[in-house]
Amino acid sequence: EWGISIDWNRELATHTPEYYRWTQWIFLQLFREGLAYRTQAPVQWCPKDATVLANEQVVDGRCERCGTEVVTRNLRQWFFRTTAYAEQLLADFEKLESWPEHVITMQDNWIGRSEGAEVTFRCESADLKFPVFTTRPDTLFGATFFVLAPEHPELERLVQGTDAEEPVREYVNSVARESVQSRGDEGRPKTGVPLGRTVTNPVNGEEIPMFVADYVLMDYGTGAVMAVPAHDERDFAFAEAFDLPVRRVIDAPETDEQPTTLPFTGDGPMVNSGRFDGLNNRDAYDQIVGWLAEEGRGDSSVNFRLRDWLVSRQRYWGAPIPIVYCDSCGTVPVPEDQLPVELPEVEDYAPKGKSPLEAATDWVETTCPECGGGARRETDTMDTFVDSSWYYLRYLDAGNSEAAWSREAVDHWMPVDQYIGGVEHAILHLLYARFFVKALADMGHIGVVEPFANLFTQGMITRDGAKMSKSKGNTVSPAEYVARHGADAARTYVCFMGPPERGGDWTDEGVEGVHRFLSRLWRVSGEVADAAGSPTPTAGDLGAQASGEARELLAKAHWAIDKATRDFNRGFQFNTVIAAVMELVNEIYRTKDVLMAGGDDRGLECLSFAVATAASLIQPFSPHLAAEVYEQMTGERVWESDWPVADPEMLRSDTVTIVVQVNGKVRDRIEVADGAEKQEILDLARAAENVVRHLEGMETVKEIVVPGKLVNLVVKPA
RNA sequence: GCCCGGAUGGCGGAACGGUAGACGCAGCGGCCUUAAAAGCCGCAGCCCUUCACGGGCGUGCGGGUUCGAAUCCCGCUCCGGGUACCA
Repeated sequence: EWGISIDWNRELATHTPEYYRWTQWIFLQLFREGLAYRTQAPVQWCPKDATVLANEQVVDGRCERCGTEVVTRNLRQWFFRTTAYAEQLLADFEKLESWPEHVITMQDNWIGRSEGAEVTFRCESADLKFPVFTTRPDTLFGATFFVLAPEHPELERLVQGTDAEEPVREYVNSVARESVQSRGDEGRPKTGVPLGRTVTNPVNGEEIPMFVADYVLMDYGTGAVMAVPAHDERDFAFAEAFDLPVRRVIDAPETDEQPTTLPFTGDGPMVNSGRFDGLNNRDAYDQIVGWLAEEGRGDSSVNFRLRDWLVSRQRYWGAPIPIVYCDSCGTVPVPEDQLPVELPEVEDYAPKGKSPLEAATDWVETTCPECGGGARRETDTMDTFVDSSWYYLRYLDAGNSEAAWSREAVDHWMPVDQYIGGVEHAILHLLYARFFVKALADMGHIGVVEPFANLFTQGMITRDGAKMSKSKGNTVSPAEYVARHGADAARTYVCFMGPPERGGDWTDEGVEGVHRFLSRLWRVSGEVADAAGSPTPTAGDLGAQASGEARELLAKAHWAIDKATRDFNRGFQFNTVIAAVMELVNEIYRTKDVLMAGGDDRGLECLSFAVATAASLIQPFSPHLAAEVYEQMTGERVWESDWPVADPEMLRSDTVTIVVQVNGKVRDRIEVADGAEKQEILDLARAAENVVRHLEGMETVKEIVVPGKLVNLVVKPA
């Protein structure tokens, strides 16, 4: 009774073993390819949910699910190597047929590709090399100090047994206690501690002092930066705070009249840079990189902001990671024929800082598939975004118990022609799904590299201007409206609210208005059916025979067909389609009494045709009503009938209204025969009553005639 | 800060260089009715003038291009979204 068609043969639920068996299978494929790996790393931890999170699930330093501020922890976790596909994820945007530009932009920014160079600085006293990534190798001569992230692995070795050991340890600890959010505050004062060591600047042999500071992040680049205070905001702020030298190496361009203040991040001629002095910094960039490469001290390099996807979760719900740890064999994948690794029963599902699965000791303790000795299962589960990263592939072959999908089904159906969802998935689900498809394609399991050819991001339906939520008590239940006004009215209203990408605010009056419109159609259908006696399919060439009101109504019906057809082909702007049908129904009401009373049976046929047309056009939104009305009019089933086609003859009319402007202002309207000569139109235009008034005492400078549309007379005082 | 969007009546929105405000909601008036509901018909951007005809102003602000701009260009304002010590 909702008018929704669903193929229940393809039903799936990602939490069932029948489904997650294949999620685990995919994990094993990724593991085999080195695309799933386990490592110790600083990760984002939500204290409330007591689990780690992926980068994409941290929003403004807070947990995407519960809003709690996340903290950093150093843990051994499983990752998917999304960064292996960074370049391809960017390159394949061009393979997409139609994705909203802003979604592509968001992914583009998230992946964050930057070109630059990797340059190695040496610390002679500790015999260590420190590569840095920089987008500004042209400023190398301006490096006056060197900074490591507090999490940098070599930090300990650098300060051990030195005077700096104690202050550095204290600093690192204090940074570790800070929330990810407060550390990210850009305006906060720069802090750090000197290491009492120096590194050698490879371009000029200069010894520059080393620091540890929290403005350097371990998870971008190499966790170390060369600091060029004259040409970088952050380095400048640090240099000011610690009274470090600032050396300008790029002058203001000659065209700049005002002397630039430091830090200066623009382009200009090089200074204080040895043999590169005088060159434009853009040219120097290439030369310096080339020179470093020759000397073996650096090379051009590309860096991404994108991080690998942390998929371990310390939650109960999720597919268990199909791995066992054996003392003698190490990390062992569960053999595919032993899948699924089913979730064990546990009493306590609550988050507790470690996986709830650990409580199921019988399940944890297992035997190693390789040596048969004692082993322990991995107790973390996978992020549920893993499940949703491939469900569209499972839909193709949902009942398959032999494989995740058959290659045949994938080749037949993929990619998804039209994918619809909210923008909130722009860099979560949509990025993960793209990664999955690329990885699976490279392994030969599927033949497409992009999952979704066309993407449409719909807006949100709000209530009283606010996002619906149970806590606010402003939710709208479709069932309630379906019960009150019917599924037809509820659906038609949603489509009539406005462009779907923008969303809209739900109002009861709006639904009632649409209900009123549908009732009007239904009522007139009954009237026409009574008048006609029996339903009759349209016969003969109505257009050639009808005249007067009947012909006008017929013309309106064909106009509506044309308008609806064009608008449907334009995308998802259903509101204008519905508006066109409303116009047609209004015209039916305007003419119906004359046409039914006239005794002219062509008139009644035209009326019947118009009503049937309205039913056809509204069918996508109101299938039930459309079916009833259409059958009353024609005796046929609307869902078996073809989409109506507008008769081009009926889209033309004998006369057209032409707007007459004088100096661009509308002054009158004239009726002229369709296809009238330009001179004839001009003569009529000049003769129009209100135009005459405005031409008085004027001489014509120019005459613009747009056939079928308007005339513009450009005049000036004579 | 940077990158995207957006701004049109009381409201949701139409109009993708050519009649601004289609269609609908809310509003007002009329008809029908003993009455109400429902329904039907009509009015409706703002201002001036009017019996009427008419006129001026109007698509966030300021410029520009054009015979003609909500629409194209330049410069802003405000709102929404994304992202951010990313080297």
